[in-house]
Amino acid sequence: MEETAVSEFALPETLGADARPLKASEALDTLGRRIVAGTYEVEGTLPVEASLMDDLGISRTTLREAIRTLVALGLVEVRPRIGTRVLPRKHWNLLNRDVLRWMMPSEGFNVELMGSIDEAREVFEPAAAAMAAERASRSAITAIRVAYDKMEAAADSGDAVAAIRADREFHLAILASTGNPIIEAFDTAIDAVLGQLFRVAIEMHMENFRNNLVNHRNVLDAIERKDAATARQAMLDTIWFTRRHLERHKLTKTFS
Amino acid sequence: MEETAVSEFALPETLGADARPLKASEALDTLGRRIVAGTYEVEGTLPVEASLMDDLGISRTTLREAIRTLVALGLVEVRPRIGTRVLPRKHWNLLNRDVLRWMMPSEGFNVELMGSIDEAREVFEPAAAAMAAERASRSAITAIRVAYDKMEAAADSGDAVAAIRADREFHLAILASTGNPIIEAFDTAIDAVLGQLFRVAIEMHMENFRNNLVNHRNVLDAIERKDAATARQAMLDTIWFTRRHLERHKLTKTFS
DNA sequence: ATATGTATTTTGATACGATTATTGAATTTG
DNA sequence: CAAATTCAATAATCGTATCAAAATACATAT
Repeated sequence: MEETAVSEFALPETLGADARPLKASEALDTLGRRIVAGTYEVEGTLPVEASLMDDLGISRTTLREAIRTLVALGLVEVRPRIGTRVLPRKHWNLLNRDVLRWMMPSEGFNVELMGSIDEAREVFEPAAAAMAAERASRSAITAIRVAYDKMEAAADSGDAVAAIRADREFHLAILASTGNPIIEAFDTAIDAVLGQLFRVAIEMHMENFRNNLVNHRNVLDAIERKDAATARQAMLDTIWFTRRHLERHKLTKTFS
Repeated sequence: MEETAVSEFALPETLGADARPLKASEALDTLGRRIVAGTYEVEGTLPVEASLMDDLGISRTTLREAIRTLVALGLVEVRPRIGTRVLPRKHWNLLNRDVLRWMMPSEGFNVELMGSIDEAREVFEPAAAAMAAERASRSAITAIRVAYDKMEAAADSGDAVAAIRADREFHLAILASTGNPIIEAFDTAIDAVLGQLFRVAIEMHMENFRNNLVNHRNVLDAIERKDAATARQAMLDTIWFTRRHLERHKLTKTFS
């Protein structure tokens, strides 16, 4: 099964079930990765069904299910007599876990994409923190505090995996406290960023993680006393810190 | 073909091809609408395949393709021996056109959802305007100006359909000018809002549309002279105006 | 130019076997 | 005898193979 230590915490329990009954999700993964990699060029068409069936070693039903998924994710459009056409990037559903995963190279960063995600986080997360300060329920605030406590515990014990996991939980708890489902749709982007941290920056993350703790703490405090403006600014500081960290990392390694 | 006047501009040319020869997309629509309507309760399971095949009058192949799409949209999770389980709202991909459409009642508004979308627009559209001011290409700026000119022309001619269409084009052109694909992914939210305007507020839209023109103009001007701060504020004014408009509308009609 | 035919491709249907995971009974074990 | 374990029956999805039908780009003919 080749379940290495790395893949074990790639995207921890993002969903209730790992949802792995799909044997042919491999086919989906293959096609998705080929598309984002440009193996089938944009505006061009995929091979015909029969050809793909042979290539992937699957039946037509299985293939068509995979393609239906690609359609739902906005990667392709399929029309009779034309075939399956790769849509321009503009239509891709970038807030989908799978699409985001396909776009991240197995080694190194997708620098451009990560930069876009960080920039988007600077837009959404401070606003989310402000919303949370204004109207988070008591239980929602508790969830944030619990996540923060886990961050502190991880900082003390030096457990990098637990640290990133708690970090993710903290940011997702704030998103969930906004009560705005559109804003919450952003959780995928956070998963993508922290999933990358899992892969490439574990060792160097701890020092930055400890230094960034106080910013997270300021967010939590501001939300607890319902101070929206401070929560917004503290979250901005938090993300700026992470961004500087990633940029420093970019200087020390080469990326594809 | 039964292309009534209403459906003609429901979501105008959202994609290159209307691409709706799909007979079984009806089944998808039916299932999707049932799920968001709560016909199948959250955490509960859908009827078994054989039952749904009979119910919808489709074959298993077609049904499974529809369900595969629902999985991709985060509405359901399907596991062997268990069945197809409806996932909690949190997992639904609300930035997908179909999901958003299913959540809008055929009459009236989904007030809560529209409010969330408006709030989200207040977050990302001013930021998008600022990004556009900072780094929009010349051709991108031209696209924005073209859209604005269409808005003025529509205001002069009094063509409400053209007005909303140009309005949509204006906002989408700004999103596209950010160069940030994550931000661009929120174009669906804009479509959702303006799609609703098409349905319920055409007649009263023109006066507000004319009054809001100057705000759009301010956004365009600021982007053209690369004044990010002003562009951000002008866009905020623009959205505030629309929001006030919708809230006033809510007071005059009842919604489900 | 317009209309029509045709080949190609996707679309839809059906039957059958394989896989997966729950359930509960049978068996073993303490 | 009670509790835990093993194991088989079962019910659902998963996957394959093959068929007929519909849609449409393209070439051809009128």
